[in-house]
Amino acid sequence: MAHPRFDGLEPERQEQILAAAAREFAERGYGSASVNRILDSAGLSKGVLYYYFEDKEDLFVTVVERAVARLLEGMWMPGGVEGVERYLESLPAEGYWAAQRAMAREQVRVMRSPSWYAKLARSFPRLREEPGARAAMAGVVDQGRRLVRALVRRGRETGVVRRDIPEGLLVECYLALDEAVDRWVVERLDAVEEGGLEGLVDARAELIRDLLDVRHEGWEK
Amino acid sequence: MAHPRFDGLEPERQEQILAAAAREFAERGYGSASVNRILDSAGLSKGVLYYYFEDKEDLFVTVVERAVARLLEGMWMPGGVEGVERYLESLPAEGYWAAQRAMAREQVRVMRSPSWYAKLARSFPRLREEPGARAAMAGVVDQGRRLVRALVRRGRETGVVRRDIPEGLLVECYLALDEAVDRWVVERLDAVEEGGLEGLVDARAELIRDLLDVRHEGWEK
Amino acid sequence: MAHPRFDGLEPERQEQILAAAAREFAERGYGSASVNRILDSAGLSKGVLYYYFEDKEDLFVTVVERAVARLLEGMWMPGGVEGVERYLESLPAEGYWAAQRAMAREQVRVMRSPSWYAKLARSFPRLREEPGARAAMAGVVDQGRRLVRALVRRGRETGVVRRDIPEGLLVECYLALDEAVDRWVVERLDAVEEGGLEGLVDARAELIRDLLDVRHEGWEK
Amino acid sequence: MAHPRFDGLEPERQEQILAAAAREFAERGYGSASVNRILDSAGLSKGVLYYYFEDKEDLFVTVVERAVARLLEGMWMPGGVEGVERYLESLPAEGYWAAQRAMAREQVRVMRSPSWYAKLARSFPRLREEPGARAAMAGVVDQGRRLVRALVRRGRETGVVRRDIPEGLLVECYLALDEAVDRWVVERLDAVEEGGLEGLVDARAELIRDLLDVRHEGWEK
DNA sequence: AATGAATGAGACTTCATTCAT
DNA sequence: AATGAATGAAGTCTCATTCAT
Repeated sequence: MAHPRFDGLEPERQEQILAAAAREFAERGYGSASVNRILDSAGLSKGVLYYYFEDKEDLFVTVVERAVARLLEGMWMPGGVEGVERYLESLPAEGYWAAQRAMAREQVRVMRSPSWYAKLARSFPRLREEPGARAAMAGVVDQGRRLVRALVRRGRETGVVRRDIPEGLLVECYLALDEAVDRWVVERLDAVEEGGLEGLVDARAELIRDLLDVRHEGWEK
Repeated sequence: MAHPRFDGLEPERQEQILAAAAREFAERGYGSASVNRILDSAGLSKGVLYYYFEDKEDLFVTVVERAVARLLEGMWMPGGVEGVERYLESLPAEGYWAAQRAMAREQVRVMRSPSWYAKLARSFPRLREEPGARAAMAGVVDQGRRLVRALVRRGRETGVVRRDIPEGLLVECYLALDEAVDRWVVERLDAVEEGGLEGLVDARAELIRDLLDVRHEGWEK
Repeated sequence: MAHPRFDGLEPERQEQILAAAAREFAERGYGSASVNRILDSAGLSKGVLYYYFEDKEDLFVTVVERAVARLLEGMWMPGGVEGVERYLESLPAEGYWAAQRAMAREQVRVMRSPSWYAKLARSFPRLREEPGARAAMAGVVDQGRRLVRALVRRGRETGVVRRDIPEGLLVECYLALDEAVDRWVVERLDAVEEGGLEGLVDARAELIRDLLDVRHEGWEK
Repeated sequence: MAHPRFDGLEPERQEQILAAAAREFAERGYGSASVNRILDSAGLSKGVLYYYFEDKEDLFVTVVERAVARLLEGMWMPGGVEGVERYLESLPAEGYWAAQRAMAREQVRVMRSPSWYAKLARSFPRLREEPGARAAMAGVVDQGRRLVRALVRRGRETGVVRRDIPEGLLVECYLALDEAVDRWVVERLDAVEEGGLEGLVDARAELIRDLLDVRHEGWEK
């Protein structure tokens, strides 16, 4: 949302504000984040924020939106969500799981960065549930969900993904698993020897495949 | 924690306080919850709360602990976490997946209730991540983790659970999947026709099985 | 003041209350002392205090009065202030300074004790200045002042104390010096080797003598 | 300490705040002083104070520091404590007692003023003993002590001050006597006829001399 | 265009005291 | 005779936001 003025600001200044806000929101969540602390830590004057943003929520929305944009750029998906969606919709069966593995690697690579947007993104799951921030997060969450839904749908079209579970549920499970492995990996980033990381990342892709694979339908329960 | 006095209170009064606090914490999280609002909505005077509890955190810890206890009681597991753990450790191979299905049904049945503790429990995932509440939630989270770990370990001992993924990671995936399906189910509780719920619940048990099953090891990737 | 009931209480119980109150008042002063903390630390119920005392101030007055009584008893002056006053009024010239030295020793001996009343007494100078406690302390302060005034007056009658300074001022100086040396001595109590203490105590008597002595009148300024 | 912003404030506003705070602290001590009351009596809004000061203690420290500075300025000692100290260290023997008398006059003259800082200064002895304020007062108390120590030491170097009493003890006695006479004088300020005051002030200098004078060493005890 | 002083509601917590039992 | 649950005013401090400059 952010007042148009904000884009006219010097890029460094913008970055300063976005980074300070992202750090605070990531650490404390939306409700407990303090506008004052953001301003202090960014060395900004009290009024500047309300000159560029409507209010606390507007600042939050802006920071989240820009974080998402940065993440997609970082993953070489400058076409935005729409571009990625189009790509997914034409994924062939034979490359399906390999493509997923590649995407997982990209995602982990970007999320590992010490940038403010990666840090904020790691807090998305928490922020998504916060009352004051839910409205603001809805858009972001839906974007992610849309991508995964496209992925699952395409997998079913090409016959590599199971059909015995409702699509919506499969999507949620995908997201949950994604996030759980992510967190597990992130917590072990430092303890992992060089090269070991790739193994972990692939484990994630495998687990998701093990959940989605059509072959489950042949299992007797 | 809670001052012993609190237990001497009339049960209705206790319930009143716990329910009011649980509602506030569930809706706003820990940091943004207002002690004043809890007081108001429970019809209490400004000071009493501090007569029964050390401070806001103590109230929070108490509410969470009691919620967990109620949930276990509701699932006919009055032996507490230890009792459940012992039960899991002697689960035979042939009944393994059936037992899981039974437990999943119990869990969903309890979580569906409109009680304050069910409502609070549905917020556990969010609360677990909040800075101010993390310490207080650690115990609860660990309890859940311990149970799942026991379950996974027993499955491996009896040869029904895969060994190609680290135990810890498998545990986290279990918890994540559990929660995701839970949320999905809860959001559709009202829209589901009589009897359809059981199908959903079983879907959850199946998904978890589809993640853990040892047969994955035979799959070529 | 204290309600008559208080004296009917078991001595141990009385002591418990007095000691707890004295400790709190000594440490925090009157205004910042907390009735709640006193009750907690004495393990007493909330109501008991207001059953035996009118209010916080009444408790304070009582504790102070009893402390003074204990101190005088401790100095073998069971006749109370009146007894001591009578003794002072008949002090002969030749024994005047020796008597002072003896009294100083007594005083330090008693003030050194770890009892609640000694500890409280060491806080008298501070308490005396506190707005809320001033009225309550007036009596105590006046008692001390009366004794010193009697001492100074007797010294003048017998010709051993200077007359070039107003009596009132001399009394205040006496009290101030007394207290200063006391404090200085108390702070060094632990660091002083066995026997060294007496030297310090005598220094006090000497300093006071050096202030009061009539021989100053012969000094050219 | 005080936030730099405070110094940018209009002098009248600064004065208003300092005076209101000083009055409250002087009357009630540190612990019992109410920030709200200060705010009210200075006509300030609830939040401003925390815009200029870190917290209650910071306000207290600031008020005390500024009071000391004003006092020294009032005594024509704009060089601060260091300036005075240097002056004392070179005091010649023949002018020693006369200098003391002059200083005593200055001090009484300043302390008599109805200004907020004089009023606060008269409460220093009490504030110094208060638990919550002790840390904040330490600096001030030490400044005074340093000056007196320099004075005593110089007196000994030049042979006009007694050596039979430990320096530290002599310093404490000096301070105590100083304060006692001060208080005595202040209480009689109104009752004293024009011109009589000087006599009292000189009495103070004399008493201190009578305590410190080297001639005591010749007295038989 | 941009500041930063100022606001006042509301945060958590402690207080001395009362009163039904 | 004695309790301890309950009160509500007041404590210090932080909040998001406004507005004159």
